[in-house]
Amino acid sequence: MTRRFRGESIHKVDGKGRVSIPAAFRRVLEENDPEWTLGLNPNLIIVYGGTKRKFLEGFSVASINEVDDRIAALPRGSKPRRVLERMFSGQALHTNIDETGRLVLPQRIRDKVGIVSDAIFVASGDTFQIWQPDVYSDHEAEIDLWYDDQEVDFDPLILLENESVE
Amino acid sequence: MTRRFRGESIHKVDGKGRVSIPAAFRRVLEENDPEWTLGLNPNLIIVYGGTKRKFLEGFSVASINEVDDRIAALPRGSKPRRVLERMFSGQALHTNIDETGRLVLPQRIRDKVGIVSDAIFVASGDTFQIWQPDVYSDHEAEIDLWYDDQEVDFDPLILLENESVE
DNA sequence: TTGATTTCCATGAATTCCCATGGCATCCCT
DNA sequence: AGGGATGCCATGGGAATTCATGGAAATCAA
Repeated sequence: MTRRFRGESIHKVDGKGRVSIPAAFRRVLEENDPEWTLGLNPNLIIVYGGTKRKFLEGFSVASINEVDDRIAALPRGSKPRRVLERMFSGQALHTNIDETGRLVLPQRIRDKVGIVSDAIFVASGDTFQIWQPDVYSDHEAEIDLWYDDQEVDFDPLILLENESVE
Repeated sequence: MTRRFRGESIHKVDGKGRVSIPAAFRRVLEENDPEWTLGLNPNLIIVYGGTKRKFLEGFSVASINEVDDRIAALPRGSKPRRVLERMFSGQALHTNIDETGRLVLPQRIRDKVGIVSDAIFVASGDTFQIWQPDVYSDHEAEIDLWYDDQEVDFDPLILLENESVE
């Protein structure tokens, strides 16, 4: 995996569902699309499934391939495999960035996560999330609350120490 | 691996059995039909066998070739081979998309899976399924139920972490 | 002939393409 | 340091296409 997404920013969503993708994210999508060459527009996959998820998840081609391969390795017909297949095949959209660096989010998908006129893009490793700003704030507040429960000098990196955190 | 099917959508089925194939699926079928060139209509194979299967399975030419090859590799006359040959040779329909992007599902096949006036197309890796909407909902209800048992911020990808989940 | 299957138009809605503008940040020249 | 000139970025608007569907005419098949 080459570069990862970093940062967060808000963008306008117009009536047709068009949104600019943060320029920095575009560079990552380009680098991770095997078919991309200068002048072309990179592909990306938007996963919108999960009844409880209130955000969309954006994958580069390389990232989604990795996920697909791992799903394919699960036993056919098993529950995990079915859950994942539905999520990453059925409830996903293969699309691409247009000339002006925008992505089009179909009405149905915007409705799913409540996006109307703005959307916030948040980096998350080799994936990024797209939220309706208010919903994201609420979500962040929850995380802050959790932080409040920690010691004053709590170092988040400690979470890397034991692999299985709850 | 070329491109996979992604997404799901509902389409009308008229009295003659005509249904539009999701535009995105058409692109994949075109790419995976070795005989296809711009201006032509891609071929596809509809597998309708399996008494218990409540859906039709659509294959691109490339995908069905791969299945055929694997079946051909099985010992002649063996049970698995006979079963598979029946399913993928006998109970399959080789057809193609028409000018307007539609596919015709013969009456007999529609009856088999209960399709009347609508059909939902669901991507599933390098194959896609066609269901009668209600039947599909029922089938999916099981997954949704399972979802309800998970944490609010449950990330399905965690299913890939430990290979043996039940 | 008669019902079924293909072809061939028709059309409104949705989606994509193309062009345009203002705002910044950067580079360069003097 | 000042002042463009340049170029990418974020957004808008409208034209041009593509989609999804319906219905009629033309072919078939038995």
